[in-house]
Amino acid sequence: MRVSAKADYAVRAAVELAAAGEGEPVKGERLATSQDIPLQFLEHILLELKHQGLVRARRGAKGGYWLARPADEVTVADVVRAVEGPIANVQSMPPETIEYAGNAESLRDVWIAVRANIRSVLEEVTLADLVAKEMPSSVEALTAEPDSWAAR
Amino acid sequence: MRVSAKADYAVRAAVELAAAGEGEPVKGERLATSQDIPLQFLEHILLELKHQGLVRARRGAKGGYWLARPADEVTVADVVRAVEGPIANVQSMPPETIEYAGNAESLRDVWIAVRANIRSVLEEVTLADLVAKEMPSSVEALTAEPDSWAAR
DNA sequence: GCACTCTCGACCTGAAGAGTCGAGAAAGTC
DNA sequence: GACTTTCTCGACTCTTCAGGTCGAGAGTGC
Repeated sequence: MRVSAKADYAVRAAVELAAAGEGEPVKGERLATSQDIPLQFLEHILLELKHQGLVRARRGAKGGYWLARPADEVTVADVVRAVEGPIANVQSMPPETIEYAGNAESLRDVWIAVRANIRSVLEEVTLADLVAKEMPSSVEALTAEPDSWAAR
Repeated sequence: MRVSAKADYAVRAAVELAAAGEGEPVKGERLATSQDIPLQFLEHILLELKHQGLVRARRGAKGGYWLARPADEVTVADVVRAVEGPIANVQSMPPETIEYAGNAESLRDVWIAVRANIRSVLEEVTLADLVAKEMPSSVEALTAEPDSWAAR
């Protein structure tokens, strides 16, 4: 139930690329400094994003990275999945494949519901939303609840 | 974004205790075999649950474990928190304490929304619900969606 | 006293998370 | 064509943690 540094970095870098828009490619170093991410580590992450087809890159002078798709067609879920694989696992297995014995049978439904609820946020929010700082209304409704901000 | 073996085991053991009801204490070994959990590992988990006040225990013949509270007053969230600590962290920090720079500012709201949505499931379902195999309607609605079952 | 069962610290092993390093390959510039 | 810039990518480190095992001890009931 935790978001890794890698996933966090990946989304932040992707948002930065989204903000840069269509113009010139953005250099790795600029991404690293503007989001305060270790450069070498970030390069690995960007490479993964490239391999997953989310990002494109060019080397050399005038080189850099840019988004492969328009920012409003890339969701946070896409970015997280690109670097972390499936978004919600139990014991490294997708919840729908797990068989529980006897009394615990319904536990699977709980994990399924949790996963569905995580998806409903991450698959709704796009990089464009983040740049614009305007969340979809379903997400906005959640952050508007004061209770959501309480540590627990 | 993954549930550890420990958390999974803890919930399953707790459900088993809930199913056993008020009568005699349940032995560790019986919990281990009925839910197929390594006994020694399970004992550590039960100890943690005891330290968190969720479970009580007695040693010796006729010894065993039982729930400290009625099964309908213990939620899955309670059990998970007892063994894993806070339920949704980013880079090991609670999301509300994170400061993002510039373009990524709104990312915090996304993590907050995700956490709220996870809670809304785990804090609703009680051990009694699991034993009865009847989920609260809000959770039932989620598992009823075929899309929730799709691997992704 | 004895069998039973929880208590709990010590230990182990492998994998994963979070980086770092350094050589190389493509792209542009002069 | 040399040179610089910037991505590419495998190899390596270092620490932590997940997941589990062992064994001695301490409380309980008979």
